[in-house]
Amino acid sequence: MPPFDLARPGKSGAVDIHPCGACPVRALTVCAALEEEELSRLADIVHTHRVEGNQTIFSEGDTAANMFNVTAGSVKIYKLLPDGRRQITGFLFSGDFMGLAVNDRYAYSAETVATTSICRFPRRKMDQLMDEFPKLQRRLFRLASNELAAAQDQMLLLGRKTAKEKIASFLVMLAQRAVRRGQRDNPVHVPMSRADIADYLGLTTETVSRTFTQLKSSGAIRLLEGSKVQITDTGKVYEMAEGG
Amino acid sequence: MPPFDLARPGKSGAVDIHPCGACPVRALTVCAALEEEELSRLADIVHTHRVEGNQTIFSEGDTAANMFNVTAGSVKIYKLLPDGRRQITGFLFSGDFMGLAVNDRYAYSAETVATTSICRFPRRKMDQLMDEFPKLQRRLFRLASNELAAAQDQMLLLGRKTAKEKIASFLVMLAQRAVRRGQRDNPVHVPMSRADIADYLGLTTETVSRTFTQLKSSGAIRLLEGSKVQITDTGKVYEMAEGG
DNA sequence: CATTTGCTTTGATATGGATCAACACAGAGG
DNA sequence: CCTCTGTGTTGATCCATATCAAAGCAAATG
Repeated sequence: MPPFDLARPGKSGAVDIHPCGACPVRALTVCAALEEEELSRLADIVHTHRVEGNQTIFSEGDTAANMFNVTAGSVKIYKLLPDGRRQITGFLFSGDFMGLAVNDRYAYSAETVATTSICRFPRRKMDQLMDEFPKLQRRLFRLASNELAAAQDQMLLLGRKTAKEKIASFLVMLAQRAVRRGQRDNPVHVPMSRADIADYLGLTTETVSRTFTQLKSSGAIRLLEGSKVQITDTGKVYEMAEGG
Repeated sequence: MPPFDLARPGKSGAVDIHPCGACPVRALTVCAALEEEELSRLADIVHTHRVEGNQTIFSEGDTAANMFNVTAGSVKIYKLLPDGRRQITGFLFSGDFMGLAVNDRYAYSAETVATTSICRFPRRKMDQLMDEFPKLQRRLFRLASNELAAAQDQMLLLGRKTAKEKIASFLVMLAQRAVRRGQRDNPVHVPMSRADIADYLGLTTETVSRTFTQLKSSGAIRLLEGSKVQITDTGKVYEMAEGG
């Protein structure tokens, strides 16, 4: 499939400039750091895009020309081994930020999960704004710190949790993030495929499927229409997530 | 074992104020961002400590009152599950920075591997300096970005690599970090125990031991005196690390 | 010097999750 | 309506790594 091309947004992604002042996820993200005047400066450099599911936003090793903010939908970021083994290192939802670079290159690839809206900021202009507005810089630092903490949780999961604990943790994570965005946490919306979940949790699709079935049989969850999972025994699921 | 108590350094760790200007690892760390005057301001708030091996520096959940810089030796940072399963999320060496916090709490525990020297900066004063010197803030942001990239590499390792690939990656990582500190990369110094390596790579001590033995038998490495590992077939080891 | 203690290595066996294989199911396209 | 295609589920078997057990070895202790 051809990658979503940000340089020619008219082709596979429609550009529609919308005012940051009315942005529904503003409070959640970098932009929360900014006053009116600063925000308008940010609005000057931003482009918003709408992208279909399973489109590449950027690839590991690309020159990191932009930073992004997800405003709706979801994105997966991942790394590959030469033989194709894949590790998804994170799922992003509205309000989440991505595009941190090392040596001006993206350290991972990013792909949409389903139809997604993103804001794009040219990195060079973003750097200028950071110099001008230390608050912005500080906000980004804090976001990076939080991501780092999340990454460490994920390492604990990957290195030391069982399949059942991994799935439970995954559901809890999705629920908690839904709450943070002001959405309902139960039933949990699980928009990604079994294959994506497997590559996020260090499992295979079969094991993911079987584990969902087990949780269902044990009465901990129920699988609903539209990629929703109802957590019927919250205590049990939360306990499992912590390795109880 | 009683934790190393930073509040009473005379007890288990000796304080010796040394001038940052003469710091041997200055170029490697946060301090590289700073001019003379700024550096002296940093020197005003720093305390240096010498800590024995296997001493706790801080624990997950503690109020994050300080930030630290390792100037010699090595430190492991880790998270625990309630039943004691442990995931080491990183090893730190001279020049490395630690103490990023979320909600003013440390997100992980830190313990020395062997005798280690660290500088301690009170967080509140560090925050003030960051406001005063944007360069410092920017430097910390860049360090956090690098750590995030390293964390993603580690997720790929934990989720998708075999035991042999994990050990090879581990040796390569140690070698590359030694080079960055200006030390020789072969033989590699491996100061940590088999148990620590296991908890870093998501394995058991037995598997770590067996895998070292295999690599030795296959002629890829040789185990030397003093926790040193000679990489005798660099090509093979690097290839293995990438999953070749 | 003998003893204890804490690693590390090695061996035997078990098992959680991978792999291989088949089928079910829903949406898309002809 | 039927076929095709992608995704998910379920079953049978396998294997990489865990677990359980014992022994080797070196540094610390008395």
